[in-house]
Amino acid sequence: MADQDRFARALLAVARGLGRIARERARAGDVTPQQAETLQLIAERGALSTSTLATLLGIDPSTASRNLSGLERAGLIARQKGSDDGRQTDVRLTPRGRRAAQSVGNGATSAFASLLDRVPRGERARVIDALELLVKVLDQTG
Amino acid sequence: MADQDRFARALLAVARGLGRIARERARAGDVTPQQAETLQLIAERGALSTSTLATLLGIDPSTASRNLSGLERAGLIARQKGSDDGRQTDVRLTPRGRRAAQSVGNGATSAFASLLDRVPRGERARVIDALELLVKVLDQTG
DNA sequence: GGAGGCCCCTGTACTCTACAAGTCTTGCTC
DNA sequence: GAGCAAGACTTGTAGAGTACAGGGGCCTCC
Repeated sequence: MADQDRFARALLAVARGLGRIARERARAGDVTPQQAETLQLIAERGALSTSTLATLLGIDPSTASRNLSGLERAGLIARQKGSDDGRQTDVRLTPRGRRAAQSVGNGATSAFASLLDRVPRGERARVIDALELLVKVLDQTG
Repeated sequence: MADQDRFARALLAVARGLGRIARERARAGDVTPQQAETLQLIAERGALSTSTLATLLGIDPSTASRNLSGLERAGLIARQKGSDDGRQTDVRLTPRGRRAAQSVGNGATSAFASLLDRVPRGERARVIDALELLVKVLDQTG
């Protein structure tokens, strides 16, 4: 099979598997998958504008706005009119939001740890390196 | 950073990037992401029951049933009462469904090909091997 | 100071999802 | 064979996430 086909099949299967795990975790946890995603992104990048967030997540700005409304209602983020540019909205985590992001991160780490355990010890470094390279490539495309 | 953390972060980022690409493709194409997913799974595995499909996708059987209803309405799959077990439903692709699955597969391959192009030539085999290993691990968990 | 453009939010409609409850089928027990 | 528990599927209901269209506020450049 050509490399392109193997690559595409593998990526589709990975997406499927990761989606499945995300749904399992969502059923168990207290925040929705998209909320978790958004929280973690803000935690990583610090303050963001709505449109920047939308771009990073690959969603429509209107969708990002609505998602943020939910997080704001839950008291996990705070929105404030941008200080330099009044059109923008600065999004920041509240203390509760920071704790939630932390908890989400820990949950993800432990959920994925059992996966890593199944990777033969000698292969782990290679798998992680490959994934990080893939992330870099994915970010370039976005 | 510990391997577990690197692994978790990378997987989350990969999931995010793949989700973004899936949404871009959905906006362009004629079938929804979940329909594409379902079609491809049936194309890979042949005839399936509703609950098997649900398990493979990691979704609730009721959700799988509803998704199949949409595909049936679109004339892409056919449902038939199971011959051995009357409780089950055998799901098969129609000729149109087979063509649609093919087209979805080609679309995915070409969408991902540009990603693979950005991976340095010498790394490609390693990345693909790592992904295939990851798929195996993900399937074990499910 | 006006015009056009950008950022954000809201209205609307659709997909995907899960949980609960109901129907039909099977298989087991008596 | 009758009854009954368990399984597979579907439908009722509710909620999250998504995109496109449109409107209001703010910035920039002329």
